[in-house]
Amino acid sequence: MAATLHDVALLAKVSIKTVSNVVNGYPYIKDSTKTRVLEAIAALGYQPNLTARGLRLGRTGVIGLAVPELRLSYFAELADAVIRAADRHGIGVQIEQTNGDRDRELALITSARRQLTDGLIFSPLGLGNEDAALLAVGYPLVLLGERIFDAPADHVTMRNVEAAAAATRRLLAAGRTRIAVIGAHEGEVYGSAALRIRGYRDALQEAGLPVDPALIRHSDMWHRANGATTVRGLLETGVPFDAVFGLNDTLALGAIRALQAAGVRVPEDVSVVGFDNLDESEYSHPSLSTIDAGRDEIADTAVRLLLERIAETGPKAPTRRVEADFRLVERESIGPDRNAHHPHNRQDQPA
Amino acid sequence: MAATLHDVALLAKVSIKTVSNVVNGYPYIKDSTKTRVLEAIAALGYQPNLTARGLRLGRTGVIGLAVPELRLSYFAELADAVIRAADRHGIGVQIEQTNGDRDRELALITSARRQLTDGLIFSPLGLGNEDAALLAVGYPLVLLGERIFDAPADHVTMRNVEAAAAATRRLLAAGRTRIAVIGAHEGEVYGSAALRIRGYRDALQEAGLPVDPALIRHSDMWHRANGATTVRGLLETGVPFDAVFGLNDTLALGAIRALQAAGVRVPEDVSVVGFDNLDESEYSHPSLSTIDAGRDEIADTAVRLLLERIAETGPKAPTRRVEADFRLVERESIGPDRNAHHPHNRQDQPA
DNA sequence: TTGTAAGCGTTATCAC
DNA sequence: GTGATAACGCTTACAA
Repeated sequence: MAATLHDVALLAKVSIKTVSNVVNGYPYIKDSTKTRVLEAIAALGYQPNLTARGLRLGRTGVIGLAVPELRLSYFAELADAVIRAADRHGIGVQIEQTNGDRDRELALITSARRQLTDGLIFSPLGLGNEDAALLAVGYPLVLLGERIFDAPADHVTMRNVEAAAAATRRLLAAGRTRIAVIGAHEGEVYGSAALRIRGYRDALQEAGLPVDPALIRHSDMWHRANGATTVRGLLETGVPFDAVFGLNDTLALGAIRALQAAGVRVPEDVSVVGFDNLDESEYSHPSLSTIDAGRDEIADTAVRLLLERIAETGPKAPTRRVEADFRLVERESIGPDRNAHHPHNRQDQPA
Repeated sequence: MAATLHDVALLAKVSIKTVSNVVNGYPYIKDSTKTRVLEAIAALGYQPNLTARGLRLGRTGVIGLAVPELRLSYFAELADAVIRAADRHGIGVQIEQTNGDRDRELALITSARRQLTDGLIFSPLGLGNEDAALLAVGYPLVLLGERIFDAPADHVTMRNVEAAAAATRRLLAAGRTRIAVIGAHEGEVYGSAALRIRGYRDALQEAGLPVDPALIRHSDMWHRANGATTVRGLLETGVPFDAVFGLNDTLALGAIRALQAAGVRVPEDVSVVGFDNLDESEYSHPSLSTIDAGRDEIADTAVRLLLERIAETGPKAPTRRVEADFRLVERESIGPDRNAHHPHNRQDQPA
């Protein structure tokens, strides 16, 4: 059906090699033949068969991206950024969803489908640091997130501890001292939850404030419903609090919802801050203060590192680790900064 | 590096064909040879090279999905559902983002990257019905959405008119008579916006109410910010209204935000209803009433139709058109149904 | 029941 | 500058 190099060669009355040379921009071709070939290509609507090229070259021009699930806004926005970055390099992206399930994650990294991609950007959720050795796979791999540190793979991560400390410090600057955290993961040492809580503790200690375990609320899932439920639970305990730090925006948005439903005003009674800077956080009511942990930079970097690995021919460079920059995005939900001498400097004030 | 059929054959002391037979489950193989081959496969960690298989078979086991952008929640949730559906068939999904740009959409359908996929599920936004002929592509194609009707391709769509009429009728049942619509597209005849507005008009006429053009507000983009801006514009005109029908949930959520910021109570002063039933709509404040237009069913059906086309060998079946079912999801933002005799029948009441 | 060999559409090595 | 021709790893007639 589709025209092949062979068909073009026949029509242009040259060899198949010459057509290939033209297609691949080989410089030493007589202008007249080149023109003839180009005409034949146009006439037949020839397009190179990428599968055949992939077989020959050992590269397909497609990378894989494995995330827990796209319905989680963070991963949708991450995938969006990865696809854009890859597209700038002329590379396609095949997406896998793991549901954060360890078995699925394990199956995925050795799946035959990996053969159709030149490398994988992988954001694990079920695997942990103890699984690091399993990630010594035979193809280029870039890890995202905080679940695994010691793997023999490049790693792009965010400054969880520092960013969480910055968020907490800003709550303290708003005059809050009883800051609840929602979304903690029981017994976790690494992982986003644990690291962000470490930053929270750091900031409290730095301010000479105690860390009240009653204010650290668990929630395995980080969906909106969990944020709401967790805050309702907190309200029921009667433990006083004047701020909520949602370990991600989705939790924080759920928290705002539950607070308002309970007649608690945000930020007058309780300040709220999240983490991730989702698109929608700018449009919640009140708009959500949050940490922009560098999602787009992470996507760009992950794609760049992966493509570098794929292009690598000789000895492998040592594995690299990159931390993206973060910034605090101040919006309505946090309340004024009492230490601020220049309130007009505040960012991201919605109209 | 990776083991091939050849390596396995060597180790098992059989021909390459026999190994292939084992791998593909060919039944007539002596048990002893089969065991030997299986052992060799395990010993070498052999995995079939899917690129080579794809070249030989003309099928890659991957389908493409082209959507405007994943950061739009609707498309993230759609992509999630498509990936799940494809995965149930052992098929991978490569995602392309068009940004709703006509040129990108055009480039995409003829891109060489199509060669790497067995077919495409395409949700156009820039192309219109006048481009239908361009969709006579040489590979299996399933269209989504309302932009193109006359294309020579299978088509999975939602019942926009009927669903929008149902939403409008429910607003009327809440005692609303001045129902604003936000998200209209100037001059559009087909397309989701036009169809949903047609449903809106139908319901009003059915109720003997006039259609006030001043209540139909345009917004090309359907982001949250547009919903907010459009409602602010409406408030500024001073035109009275007691309900807002957002042509999608994102617009409706932005609208709620703008109404609240202006001191308008939802649903006491103004009822709001959206369209799409995003995950997050259940957790807004107030929770958003909306239309579930059958997103998951659409994904499942699209994948099924596409795989049927891919499997097609002989003459092509005529193009098919499928409309997914819809349902009205009643939540807080709409206010009570004055006609309802059985209020306890209302669905989806959040806790 | 198993083996041989052709060929899918490329790219790459060499001659010419 | 250009042309044969051999892989890449697989499936599949056709033989044996």
